[in-house]
Amino acid sequence: MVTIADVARHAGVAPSTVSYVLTGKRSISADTKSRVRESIRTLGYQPHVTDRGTSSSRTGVIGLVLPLRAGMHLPGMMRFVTAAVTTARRHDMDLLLMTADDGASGLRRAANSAQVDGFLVMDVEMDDDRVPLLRQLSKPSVLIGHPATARGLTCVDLDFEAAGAKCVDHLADLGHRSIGFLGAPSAVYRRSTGSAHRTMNGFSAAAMRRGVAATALSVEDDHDSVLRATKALVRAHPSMTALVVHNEAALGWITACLRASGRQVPGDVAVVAICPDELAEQMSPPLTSVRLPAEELGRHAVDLLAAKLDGKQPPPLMLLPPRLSRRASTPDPALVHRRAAQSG
Amino acid sequence: MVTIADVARHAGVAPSTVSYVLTGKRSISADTKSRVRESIRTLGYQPHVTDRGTSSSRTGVIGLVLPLRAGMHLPGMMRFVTAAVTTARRHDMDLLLMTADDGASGLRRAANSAQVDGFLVMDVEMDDDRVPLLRQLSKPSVLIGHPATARGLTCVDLDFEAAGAKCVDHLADLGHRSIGFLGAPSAVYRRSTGSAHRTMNGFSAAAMRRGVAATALSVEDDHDSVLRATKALVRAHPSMTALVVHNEAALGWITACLRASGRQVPGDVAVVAICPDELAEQMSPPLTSVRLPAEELGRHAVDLLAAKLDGKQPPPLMLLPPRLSRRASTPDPALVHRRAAQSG
DNA sequence: CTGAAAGCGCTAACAG
DNA sequence: CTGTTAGCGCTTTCAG
Repeated sequence: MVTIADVARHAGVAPSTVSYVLTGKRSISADTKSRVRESIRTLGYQPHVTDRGTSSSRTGVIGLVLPLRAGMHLPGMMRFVTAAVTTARRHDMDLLLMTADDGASGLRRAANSAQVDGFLVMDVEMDDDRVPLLRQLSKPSVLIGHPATARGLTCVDLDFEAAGAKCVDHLADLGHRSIGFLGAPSAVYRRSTGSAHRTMNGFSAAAMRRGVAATALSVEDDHDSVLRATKALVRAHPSMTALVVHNEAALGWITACLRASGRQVPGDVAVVAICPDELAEQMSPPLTSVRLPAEELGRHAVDLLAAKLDGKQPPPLMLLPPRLSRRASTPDPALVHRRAAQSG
Repeated sequence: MVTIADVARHAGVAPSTVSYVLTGKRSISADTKSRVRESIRTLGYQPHVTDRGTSSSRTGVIGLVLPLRAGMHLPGMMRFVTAAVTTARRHDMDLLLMTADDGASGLRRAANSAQVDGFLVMDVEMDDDRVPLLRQLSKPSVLIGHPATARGLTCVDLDFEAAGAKCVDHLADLGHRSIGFLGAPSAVYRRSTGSAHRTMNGFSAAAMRRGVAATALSVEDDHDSVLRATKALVRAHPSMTALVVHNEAALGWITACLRASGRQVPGDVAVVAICPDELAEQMSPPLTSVRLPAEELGRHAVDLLAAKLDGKQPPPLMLLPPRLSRRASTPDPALVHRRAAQSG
């Protein structure tokens, strides 16, 4: 193993000089600098990152705290992760995986053991028990998702309120006057999951603003519940012509269940989903959707953390604007009328 | 920050003693041991992992080299990754992510910088250019997938030959005498991807052994190619009653394309896929499949690496036996005949 | 602008 | 069984 001392000897300078060339923490004459660089190259020196004089200095490693709960959207997570590693490498950093079920103790372990310079915490909820700890920790962190109060933290998230609103606006623009909302299982709302609550709030507020009738229902993750929910919705609101779905499990069944309730998609009922793009594309008919921007979140999260590590103070909350991709499930009104005329 | 020296002082022993209590590398009297433990607890000591006396000693970190190529099966990778982190934690280790596009240089960087104790290398191919490097590296590694020659390495992989054979056996047992095989795009075979070649070899050998007619075709990743392939297959082998598909992209289209070629699934043609379970379940009809065991691979890979780090010498190649899950696409012959009779 | 030297927290001989 | 001591590779004072 070639050490900094070997380089120093080879270049005819002191070890500390080599160190300074590496870190750039003090000015070195162009001459010595190039001589040292040369020696580094010819000897094939690689800094022994693990041991940087211990006390000060960074490790170049970011802890990525993954949620391992069941029912996570695996492809979405993987997208986030790969975007995060790629971005981290651009900042000359690496990612250390940590499971969320290590929970608070795992965070503390990693923080104190000086393994990492900071944390990326995925899937943060409204009143996440890791949040108080993160505030105390001396290491900076960036949360994906945001708790009830983001004070003193840095968070990135999709703007779920705007997402809910965007769905309504899209549908209202198409002329729909009565819109339903199928949300997550009630347990998710009880857990006070940020994305679920915020989306529904955004949906309701936008419905008020646009003066359209709105009915929201929480729905469980099984086929029967979805069927019951759609039937109830159709019975209670016969005039309902559009549905916003924020429940990935329900997506696969929704078209069939609506049909079983006497409604065709998109002929009788237009559907907008809030879900990963690929999921929306797989449905038949493909669903208009507001996408969950995994890659952007990963990129921004790492960039924000890197900024913090450089002593900058990014804003506490970065909300990504929702983007809606229009697909077959929300056709133009003219088209719908023609179809309706054809079929009835 | 509370150091080992603080603990030593508090417990009235030498720093080294504390160190030995921690590592268990020499026997300590029960008395001192408990006294030290007590001090550790009350002072809230956490080992400063980053700096373990530099020279010897492990970092407790495993490098996980991910392939970031397009077209990877994201949910499967995520399954592998989560199984790997979980298992790693059981060995008191963490996982450091590395992208494969860092390639050989990335491996070298991580190895020399002493960031990691060893590597997990995903998605290894027959003649992978990282393999020679891995042999040279002083750090141990475990490969997922296996190169042409596994000498001097440790590999875990699904036994793809057995998988191909298992498909044939299942179909032959059901009475099928003429079986087709739809493989990966030809580019994949040219790249000499292990799983593709081995599966096909297993398929062909088993077909010989069972005395059934077999025809294999490579097929590109688009709808048109799949359609052309099925049509060609049906025309050339009108008596073909079963199909093995080892191509994830093709799966979604296969049923429709067979129908377009005048064959119903499973009435006229039974189908077995080699793919992640969840994919097979999503198809309609759900496909009988040999699963890609992401979790098992993750678990075994980490266990093997941990064993190597403990100085053990695991066998160079661990092949997981294929498991076939039967679904609607390979019904009993009796049922098929009844259906065939019904429909024509 | 550069060198010498003193640690950093921990481990591993070396001595009892 | 335990304490003393000498490093590990690198950073960072402190002196030029």
